[in-house]
Amino acid sequence: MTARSSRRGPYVCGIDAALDVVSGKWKGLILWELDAHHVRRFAQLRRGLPGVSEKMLTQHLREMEEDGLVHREVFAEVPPRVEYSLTEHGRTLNQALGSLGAWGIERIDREGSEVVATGETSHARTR
Amino acid sequence: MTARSSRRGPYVCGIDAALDVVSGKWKGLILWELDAHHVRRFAQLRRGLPGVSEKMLTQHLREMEEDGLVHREVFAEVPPRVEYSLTEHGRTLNQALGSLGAWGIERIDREGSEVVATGETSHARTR
DNA sequence: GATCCTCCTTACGAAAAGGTAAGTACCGCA
DNA sequence: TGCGGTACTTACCTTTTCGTAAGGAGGATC
Repeated sequence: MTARSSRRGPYVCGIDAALDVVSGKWKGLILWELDAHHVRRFAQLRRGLPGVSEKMLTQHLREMEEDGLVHREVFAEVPPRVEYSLTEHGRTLNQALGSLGAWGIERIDREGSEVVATGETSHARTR
Repeated sequence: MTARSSRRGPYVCGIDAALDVVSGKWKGLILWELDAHHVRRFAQLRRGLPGVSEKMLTQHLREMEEDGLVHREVFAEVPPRVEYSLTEHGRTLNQALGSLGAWGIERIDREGSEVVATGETSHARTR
């Protein structure tokens, strides 16, 4: 049983509610990866998020599933196979994050912050 | 000297960079308040964010000033007067948060989460 | 002379978030 | 027989964030 106590509080406005769902060290990236690849398995996501631990990845995925952002499909095979993809809400959230991402890129350019290379995730940055 | 150690890390993408700047319990609301009122004094902001402590408010305001989102103007008077407003970057960030806010409102409607009444902040929710 | 007002700062502690490492269960491969 | 690959879970610890309470400077008010 993961914590999950303080979230879903009464929200003051929509931004509050949206930030609640995407705040978490890797959630933005998970959204990004799933949007880019449509369907990903656990180990693929893991490789796409350099530095994430298995614990954090499962924890975030579970929370995002609870929040109705990702769809989790388990195949009863051996070895086990689990596929993750975005739900409709996840996709619309990603669209809503589009302009925010553009702002962030401007911010990075503005102050010359480095961007870490991710190896696999070297696809188009603008969207 | 506040902590401020882990932020501004190398970012993986724009969303990462933008979320870094708005994550914090009250930052979204501060942006909202300053956008709605243009100029606010410390105590006014405090009243507009029910439940915030003075410590958190100053801490967040300082971080947002460092991040170039808010402008802080001190008037050499007694009793002291300090006015906060959004910078150009703060305003564009707020615009970028617009679609995210709309998504959040849909989410609130979808699952019937309550919205806490703020008293003063009862102006138009759509923008 | 005590208290209120402003906008903070500091110290302390609790809670939440995140990291590390190990264990689980089943199978294929060598 | 032992190792690797799948997708996790669990326990434990550190780091970060947030909350509470107190103090402070300097003038105005009672």
